[in-house]
Parts: sequence; structure tokens; C-alpha cells
Amino acid sequence: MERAEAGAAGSSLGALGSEEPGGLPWFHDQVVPAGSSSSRVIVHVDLDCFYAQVEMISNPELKGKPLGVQQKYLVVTCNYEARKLGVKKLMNVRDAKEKCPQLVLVNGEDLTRYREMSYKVTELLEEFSPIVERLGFDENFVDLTEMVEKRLEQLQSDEPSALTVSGHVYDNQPINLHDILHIRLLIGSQIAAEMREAMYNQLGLTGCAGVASNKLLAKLVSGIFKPNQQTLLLPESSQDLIHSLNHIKEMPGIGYKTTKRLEALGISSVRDLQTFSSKILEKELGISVAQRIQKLSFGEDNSPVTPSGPPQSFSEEDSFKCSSEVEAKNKIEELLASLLNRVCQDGRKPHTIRLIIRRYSSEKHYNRESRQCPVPSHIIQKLGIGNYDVMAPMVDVLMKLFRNMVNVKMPFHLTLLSVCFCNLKALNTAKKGTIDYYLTPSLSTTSRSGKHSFKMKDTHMEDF
DNA sequence: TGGGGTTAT
DNA sequence: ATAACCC
Repeated sequence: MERAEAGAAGSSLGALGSEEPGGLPWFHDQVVPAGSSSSRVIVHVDLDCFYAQVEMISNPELKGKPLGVQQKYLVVTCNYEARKLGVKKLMNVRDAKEKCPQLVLVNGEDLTRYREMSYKVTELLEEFSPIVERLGFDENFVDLTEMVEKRLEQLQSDEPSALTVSGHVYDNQPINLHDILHIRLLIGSQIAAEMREAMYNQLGLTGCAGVASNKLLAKLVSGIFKPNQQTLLLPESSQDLIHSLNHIKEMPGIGYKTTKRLEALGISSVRDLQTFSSKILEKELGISVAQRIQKLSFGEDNSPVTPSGPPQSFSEEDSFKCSSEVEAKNKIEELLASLLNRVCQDGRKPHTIRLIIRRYSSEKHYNRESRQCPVPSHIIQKLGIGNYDVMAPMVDVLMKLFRNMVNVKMPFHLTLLSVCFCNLKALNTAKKGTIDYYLTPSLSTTSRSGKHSFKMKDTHMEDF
């Protein structure tokens, strides 16, 4: 679909700067094809080795030295000095020290400062356009389509320097100033440069950006020139970009499991996936996944940039060995104390609490179990300021969830505990008799009778 | 592999 | 509640 649009839109009109009687630039009468949710301008912003950058801002003496950020026995990320010396992301601390004895390590298990800086970046980007989607702590997508349109309308045709691309163009492809899609992406590259400037001037952070017509392509192209540079993808190069991937596992949206299933079907390259029978793929993976990933293989991605807004959940986890109920309780108290501070600062109230464990087992790649229940309403009320009154009852609730998952009368061995607050709701101003009251599931009686049946799957602590 | 996040089923 | 995806 997007390929068709690209082909249909490339028109050749008069020379740049030729004006119509009204004095408007030539492209002012160019319209995006009818019925179009089409031809967007998307930027993907990707901070350089984010945790390491935050650490170097916290302690400037670290600048210029090879720096790694450590969580448990892993170097989860490192600055470019360290990368030059052979340190890789998620490298074992021993291997990293062996490769690079001068490596300076800082502990990065407490994500507080990273999280705070991450939201500062998102908020800065939201000043450009409110349509910002977070991906992890260090990446954001922004839909620039509207902003680009506004700049095009205000563009005067006698501004010769106004139409200069900022940063790299993928494959060095020439820009056609008579192609409205090229012009729009070019304006997007200028906005991307302004974003990166603002991030550096206001927050001291560097990063990459990719500008393209959808999220997939913007993300792929942002990584082409790597630290602190940006790249624009023209529609004519999209096939080259996706075929530059060496394996389908490099395609965002195709994860570990899907890669294994595709490999079992003999699919390993992007072209394998493009040319594979759609019918068979749908039968193997289900229609939803099959259609989505096969479109991805053509560089097509119609998923919108979905504004992230405030977080949907808060969680704190720690990997450690745990084989007794007392150890578990101590860790749960620790995790909960941090969470209560965070939830207090957020202002909203969590209506659901969840406990997650990982059991020791020689392998089994992903094994986590969880139990959740509603936060008792008397505790919700107290959340916000008198925070330590809520500690004890919350720990009680969590320990009941714990014993529901783990038979404490039998030996057990856990390797992780995590506590999560979710189902966050704005302060409850709903009053009895108002519309709000009946639309608030926790208040309205109908919510307990089946319409919100998912709630019935929660473990109700009152039942114990 | 850590310490987080999201959406879909 | 789990499974998949992302960093």
C-alpha cells in the first residue's frame, strides 16, 4: 500500500520557486491522495548509550574514560570509549574486564535517575508534537506529519536555504525538490535536527534520529550512522534498507519465538519472508501475526505513533537467590518501599497489585509466574501521604499472593522477585449518583456481576 | 542476561 | 495469567 502511494505521488511540476498568481510555492496545491491516512513523516529518536550518558552527567570525571554500567554480573551498556576497546552490551563483567582492564564500572541497578531523565526527553519531544510514543527508556517515536504540513504552509518560495536536508540521506540518494514526499521528509529532517539540538542544549544528551514514512523504517534508518547522527530515508530506498538486514531476527516486531518458528519453515532472510506463501504463513502463525510480519518484510507498517502518556504500571524487581519466606518478605518490603515512593509522586492510585517470581530451574528460557489482586480500597484511600501506614497491610497482601504461588512448606528456590502496581486511576473524585460513579468499575455494583468479568479472575484476598 | 516496559490472547 | 514483543 505504501509502495503504491510512493509511486503515485512522484510528480514533476515546474521549477522550484516558480510561483502561481497567488504567490504561493508550487507545492501548495499538492495534495496527499484522497482518503489518506497515508504518507506520514515519522522520526525515531534513539539516545546514545543512555545509561552511560546519564552516569557521565552525574559524575563528569567519568567522561573520556571507558565506562560500563553494571547490573549484577552484567555490563548492560557502556560508552563509546569502552566499545572501542571491545566491550559489548550485555557482556559478562569478567569478559569485559578481561577485554578492557581499565574499564570503569558503575552500578546501574537503581533505575531512578535513568527513568527521570528518560521522561525529561519524552517531555521535551512532546513540546514539538504531542504525538510521542516511548519505546523503552531511550527511544521515542514522534509523528511529525502535522508539524511538517504547518511548516510547508508557511514556507516562502524565496527562501533558497529553506529546503536543505539536515544530516545524512540513506544511500546518498539525491533529493528531488519536485517530489512533495521528498520535501516533507526533508522538513522532517530539519525538525529532527532541532530536537537533537534541544536535547543537547537543555539536557546534555546526544542521540541518533531516523526520519521516514513509518515507524519501522524510521527505526531501522536511525541506526545507520551511529553515534549522534541522523539519517533520512527516501521512499525509493526503502527496499534497499530492509534488504540490508542480514536476518529476519533483526526486524523489529519479529522476536525470539517468531524467529524460531520462521526458521523451522525455512525462512531466514527478509526476501524469504516476502516471497513465502501467505496462506501457509497464516496457518502456521495465525492470521494476525502472519499478515503483520509479512507486511513488515516489505517495509510496510501502518501502526500509528500511539502517545504513551503517563506509565500504565510501576514495577521494581531484583534478581537474587531466595529460598525462605523470610528472605522473600524482606525483599518484598524493600521493593514495596521504593514503589510507594514512586506511586506517591505520580499522584494516581494503583487499583491492582501483582507479585512476580522466577523459579530456579536449570533452563526453561522464560519462566515467570504471577498472582495479582485488587488493592484493598482502604489502602487506596491512604496512598499519597501517610505512606508508612500502608506498608504493613500491603506486605500482608503480597505475602498472601506469595504463599498462593509458592508452597512454603516445601523447599523452594527462587531467582527473582518483582512487585508491580498497575491499573492506575486518577484520584477518585467520583461521587455516588454521578455518571462518573457508574463508570468507575471499583464503585459500581454492575462491575462485580460479569460485565467486567476479568476482575473476577483476580484473587480476592477476602476469600482467604 | 538485568531491570524495566507494552499489548494481545 | 500468560505469552509475545520492545529496550
